[in-house]
Amino acid sequence: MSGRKAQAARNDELILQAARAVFTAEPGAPIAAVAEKAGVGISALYRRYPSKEALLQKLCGDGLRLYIEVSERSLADDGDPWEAFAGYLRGIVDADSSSLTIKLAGTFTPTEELGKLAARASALAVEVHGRAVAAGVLRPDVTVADIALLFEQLASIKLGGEERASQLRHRYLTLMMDSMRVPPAHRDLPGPAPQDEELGARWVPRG
Amino acid sequence: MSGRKAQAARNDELILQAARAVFTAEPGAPIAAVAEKAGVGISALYRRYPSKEALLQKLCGDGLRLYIEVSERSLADDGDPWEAFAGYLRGIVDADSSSLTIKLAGTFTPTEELGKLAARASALAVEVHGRAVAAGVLRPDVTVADIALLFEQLASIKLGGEERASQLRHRYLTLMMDSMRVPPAHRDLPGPAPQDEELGARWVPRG
DNA sequence: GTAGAACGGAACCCTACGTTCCCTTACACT
DNA sequence: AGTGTAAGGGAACGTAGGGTTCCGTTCTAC
Repeated sequence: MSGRKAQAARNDELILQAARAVFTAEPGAPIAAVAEKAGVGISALYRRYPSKEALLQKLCGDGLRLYIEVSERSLADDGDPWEAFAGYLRGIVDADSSSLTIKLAGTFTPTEELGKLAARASALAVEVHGRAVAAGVLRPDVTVADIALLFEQLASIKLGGEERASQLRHRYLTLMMDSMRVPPAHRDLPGPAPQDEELGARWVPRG
Repeated sequence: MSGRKAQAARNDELILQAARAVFTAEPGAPIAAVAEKAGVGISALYRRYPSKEALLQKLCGDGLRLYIEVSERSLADDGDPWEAFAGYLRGIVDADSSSLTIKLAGTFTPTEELGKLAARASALAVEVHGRAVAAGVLRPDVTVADIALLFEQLASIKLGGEERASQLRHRYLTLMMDSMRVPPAHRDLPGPAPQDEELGARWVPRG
């Protein structure tokens, strides 16, 4: 495989990465922004996906599959119950799962396949949660649905670049874990707290 | 004061309330949505504010003044240090301060007056935070900026109606407080956890 | 009865964005 | 070399959304 074919295969990946980055940052972003970020023209997108909606469905499906994978990995973990649960939490946050599923899901008509994936993901979440509670490492008044909303809150953090945002998400995930874990305790928070300049940046109009 | 004048005065208030409700729920909402929610025509808006931007600046200023008021009330509280701090947190969450300031601030060019209000609000936040740390009721590795970001995360919760969203914000604020307070402990979470139907609703396209 | 403030809402205009189309490029095969 | 074809770039098109303006109407005050 060489030349043109190779470029096409490379673009497949470039476009998906760009789309993931752009739409997780801004679910309503124009499709031209994806093309620009990927460094390709509009037609390179339309050659692969018949419409914007199709691209979003692809991203959403990938996000769900990633979610499922992380959950299954946690369930397969036979070590310390809290670490298995914490790994799950960290994995979902890293996958930016909420951004890729719920945020996007509201912007297009759902597919049957997506429905099935979502059902499976949901069932796995219940199982992961149930295990943690049963093992006595997670306070029982925090439900599965609570965890889902916590993920959404973490996904709402948008500060600085992608890297910095991820760092901060883990900082606050750690903080939240301090309030969920049995027994209760304070652990060190990772990553530096936000600085004044970082917060001040939000007062200037976006653009 | 009667008749037309009375209606005008009533509309002043109606429009502000509607604008607050609409723009906190959706910072990019069209101005027509505000008019509709207020039950008035477009021209009733434009009689009072020369542009959408002017209305947003007004809302932002009001939000900052509310923030300042809540902060000052907390500083004036001479009772239990933790309760003073907790009252501050609950007050800011109730005021939906993040939605009215930071979310909106990114959508227009800031005023000098807004800058001064923001500076004052920021100084007060430092003071409230400093007091809590000095009193030994707040873990010291949680900074003022951390608190600001926690407010933003809580503001991102949008589920069901206004009422329900507020209830859930307090639920997760309580959870967060469990991880901030010295000494660490788990307290009862207020409000029912999200139900499956509530979460499922986000998979249908908005509209 | 009339002047004028306050309104409602249609009309206007412009921007943004999804999609299409046409032309160019580069590789494969003869 | 020459040509058919897949792949890409990006301008052009059509449309929808939304901020602003404008005109006709209503209601109050005098």
